[in-house]
Amino acid sequence: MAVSLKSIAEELGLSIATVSWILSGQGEERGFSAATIKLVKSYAKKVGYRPNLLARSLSKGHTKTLGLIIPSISDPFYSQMAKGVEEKAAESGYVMILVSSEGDEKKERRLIQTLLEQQVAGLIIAPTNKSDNVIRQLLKEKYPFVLVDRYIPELVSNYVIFDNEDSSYDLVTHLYSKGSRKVALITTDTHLFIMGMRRDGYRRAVVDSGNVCIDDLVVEVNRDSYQEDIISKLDVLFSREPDIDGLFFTTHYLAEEAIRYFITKGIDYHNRFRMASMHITKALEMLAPEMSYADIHVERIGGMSVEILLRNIQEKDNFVTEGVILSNKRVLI
Amino acid sequence: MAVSLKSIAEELGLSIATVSWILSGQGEERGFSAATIKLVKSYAKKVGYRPNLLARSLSKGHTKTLGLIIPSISDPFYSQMAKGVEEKAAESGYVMILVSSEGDEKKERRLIQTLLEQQVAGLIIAPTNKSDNVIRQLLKEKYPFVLVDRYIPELVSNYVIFDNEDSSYDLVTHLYSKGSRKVALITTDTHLFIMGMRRDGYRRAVVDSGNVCIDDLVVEVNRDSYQEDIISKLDVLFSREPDIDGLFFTTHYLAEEAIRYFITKGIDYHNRFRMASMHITKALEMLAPEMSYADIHVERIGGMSVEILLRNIQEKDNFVTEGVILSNKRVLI
DNA sequence: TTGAAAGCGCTAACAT
DNA sequence: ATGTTAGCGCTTTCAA
Repeated sequence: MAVSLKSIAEELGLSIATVSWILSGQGEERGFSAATIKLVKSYAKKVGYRPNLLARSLSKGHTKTLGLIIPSISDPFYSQMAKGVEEKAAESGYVMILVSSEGDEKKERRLIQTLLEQQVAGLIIAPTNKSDNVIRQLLKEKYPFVLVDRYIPELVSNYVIFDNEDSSYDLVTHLYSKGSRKVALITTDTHLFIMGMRRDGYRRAVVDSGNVCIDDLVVEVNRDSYQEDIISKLDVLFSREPDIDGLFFTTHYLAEEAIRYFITKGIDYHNRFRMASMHITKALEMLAPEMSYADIHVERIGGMSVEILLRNIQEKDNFVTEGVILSNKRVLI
Repeated sequence: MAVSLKSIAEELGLSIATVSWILSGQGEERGFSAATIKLVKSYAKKVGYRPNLLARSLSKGHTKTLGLIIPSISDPFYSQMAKGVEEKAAESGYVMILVSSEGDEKKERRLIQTLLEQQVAGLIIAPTNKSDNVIRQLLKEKYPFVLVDRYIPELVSNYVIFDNEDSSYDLVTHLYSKGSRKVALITTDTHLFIMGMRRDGYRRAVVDSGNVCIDDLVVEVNRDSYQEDIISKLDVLFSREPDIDGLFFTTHYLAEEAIRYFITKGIDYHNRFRMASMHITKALEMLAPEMSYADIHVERIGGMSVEILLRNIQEKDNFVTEGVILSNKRVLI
């Protein structure tokens, strides 16, 4: 059997309680003799005592673990977020359990269940489009959690999102101010909520720049087959509106595929368009250094959500629900 | 108070044991009446019973959690690995605790400690260059773990790595067979073990192709400042050996930076060199479709390590130590 | 300055 | 067909 408080106590002829107190740093506080403290501590070290956190948590009624649920672990966006969470959690001695929902509502539901069974102290969730019911449930149980990258308008819960609408507005406005007259929007049908905000920003910018919104200038690419779909969609777009001189991509992979399209078709995109994108990648930096973008600092969103969550956990019952909107850095070129 | 076996037992006027057995699916097996089983199950469902895994684990003496230690969560290489681990773990009802060592030996040591305190059933470690002692310790304690992407020659432990040497050999051989006469090696100083294997593959290929290895053809870029360092190093390389007609990059980001260099300097790399790289990225695919590469399927390494680990955990004491070398797909263009 | 003992929620050997 | 009970390793109240 491994070394435990009990085994140490027996060896040393002390009580378990004594050993427990001393090893959890309450030695002096409780007035144990310097000798005993020394003895216990050094013995524990010698035999390599390692507290059993399961037992501690069971006894104390709470763990030092956080659950993070994201749609996909390998997606750079979410893995950066996970990094932010892990780092901030570690700072406070928490450990992160990471699970992937694959954007599947059923799976998400099961995962939340599992994490609750694991007795995580709180949950951070990057929700799918259909998470509302699970969230409602959590809220009803008063379980501490925070939503990231999305919130649910009808529900009062913690959330951290980016200023999608404003970022988009600024980027598109920038394209017009640099001389563009006809800016198209290339977006996609997933992550409806976020994409909706970005589209709103685009629309507002178009109008504020003295133009009218034309449906023909909006391309909605099907996410599941975006690599093929974007090709036909762009074909249609450019044949219908050949004088487009500006492009706004609501997300990085659309911009990448568009560039791939231009290269394939031999289109001189550097000179034909002014372009802007939410989020940037290495590929884009190299292929289109003239592209303006919003620099989404994904790690921050993770760190911030941990801060809020831990605050909630601390406050226990009477916590304040927080909603924060993180501002992206604009890189206007 | 939350609903527990006890609260259910009291409500139903049964014993805790009865409820425990039935809810853990041993109802019929132990011969409880269909009526009681029905009763307990439906009542548990109604009140939303959720087993406390802490208590279960404490009682059973083992958890259903795995610990994964990687140098960096946001690095696509490791996040893909994490994905492989999480998926495979989930299949067996395990949950993954993910921590980041930042390539820091001290931190790695602390993290392992923490994970052991959390009573993880086993550990998967992507080691830093100086992890040997910690590993030795684990081995001595007979704690189940597997090393990924690296192994320690003197130690008998589980590990999963790629066929770095062979992949490199094939890639470089391919460059020669397509007509290159002078192939340079662009590598870096981190991850010494892996990079060493890749370099060995390069050397063997050079020799087997009837050439001699020249030190001047080997560029070692400093990892911490690789974006700047590679520039001066390449300057030197090309001024000293202007007739280089082949390039082998031991990792993707070096290839990317080299391309950036070529673009900046206006060098027509498409026609001047034959190139090959271990690992590919979207940026490379688009910027240099003519590049040959080894398609490192990182997820597999994660999944495989979980399989081995779970086997070890099952076998308890008399497990077999496994070392597996995963073969990369070569894409020779 | 130290110890005894109850309890956290669950499992499982041993009854009946 | 169901119950009793000890125990997992720790915390913490109450005593001494």
